[in-house]
Amino acid sequence: MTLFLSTFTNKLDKKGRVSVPASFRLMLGGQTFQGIVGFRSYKLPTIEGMGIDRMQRLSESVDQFDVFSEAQDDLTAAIFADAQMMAFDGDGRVVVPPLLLEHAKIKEAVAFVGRGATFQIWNPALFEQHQQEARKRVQDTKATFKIWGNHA
Amino acid sequence: MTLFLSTFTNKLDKKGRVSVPASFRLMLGGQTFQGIVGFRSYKLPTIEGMGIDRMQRLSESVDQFDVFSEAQDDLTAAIFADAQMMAFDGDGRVVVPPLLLEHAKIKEAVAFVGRGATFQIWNPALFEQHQQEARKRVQDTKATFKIWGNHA
DNA sequence: TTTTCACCCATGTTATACCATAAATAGACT
DNA sequence: AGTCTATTTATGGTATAACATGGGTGAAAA
Repeated sequence: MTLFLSTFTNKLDKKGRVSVPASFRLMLGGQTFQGIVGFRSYKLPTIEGMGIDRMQRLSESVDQFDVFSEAQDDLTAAIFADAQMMAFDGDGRVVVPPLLLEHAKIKEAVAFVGRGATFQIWNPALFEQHQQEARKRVQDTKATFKIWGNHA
Repeated sequence: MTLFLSTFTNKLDKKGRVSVPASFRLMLGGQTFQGIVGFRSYKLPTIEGMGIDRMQRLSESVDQFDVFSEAQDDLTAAIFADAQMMAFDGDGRVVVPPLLLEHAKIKEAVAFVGRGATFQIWNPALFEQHQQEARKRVQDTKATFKIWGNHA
């Protein structure tokens, strides 16, 4: 089971390292690549993060577009070409490349934000703001949805 | 089977711990994460509570929206980013993080309110009030609904 | 040679696993 | 029916281990 929950804020040290929250690491335990994969969100000033397994599924999902179509080319460029692999060190930390840090405007504090099957990496202040707006939109639109699966 | 029934009121100690009602714990017995998951209701001053299994199904259900869409982003921000995992200690207690306590205006008494597949965590006084209003609305609208499944 | 990066060890803080007590419930035996 | 006992549940406190964070060292790359 892979389920990223909650929001954790950690510090970026001088070497550009940051601890990945222990609970996130636990979720990625069984995967082939011991680390995380991140790429620049094309809608928000944040880094989309996930395990290598979900990147694999994302790759398969892109096949719903015609091969060599413009849509397929654009999507793969934005996602796979842009993606960075960040391996854990012995203590569960990763080095975040400058390209990603700049896009998310991250200076010293780093917020790991759980989003279910994936997570995001934010500048904490920017996320705080985004979070409030999102909650407000959900409230205003009275968003609801049906839950799937067997009624366990 | 997971079915949360009735209302139980317990005390919050100085460390922010509270006993989860035994009958609720029983329902969560078989789940992979031994504890509860809670997030701020975006409609009411209460904490939405459930087991990790239901969160997992919630995550799968949210995938019915396009990935990276605004609707998906808002919902996951309000639910998964906000969620807190609260593990049982050896005696079936959990610590409730300050963020959640503030939202639900909980000081010392904590009401666990069964809602079928999920439950809520209330300030007992506020719940009493909300309960009366809810019952009144049901009376006025004479709400009815159809039951699903085999007639066990 | 210089720089970068992976790996290793040290430390303070905080959370959580553990232990002890008290209250309440249920059961058994008189 | 009443009382005693055993078991479950709730509550309070303490010690230990996990985690985040900082620094250092050697190997590989530029």
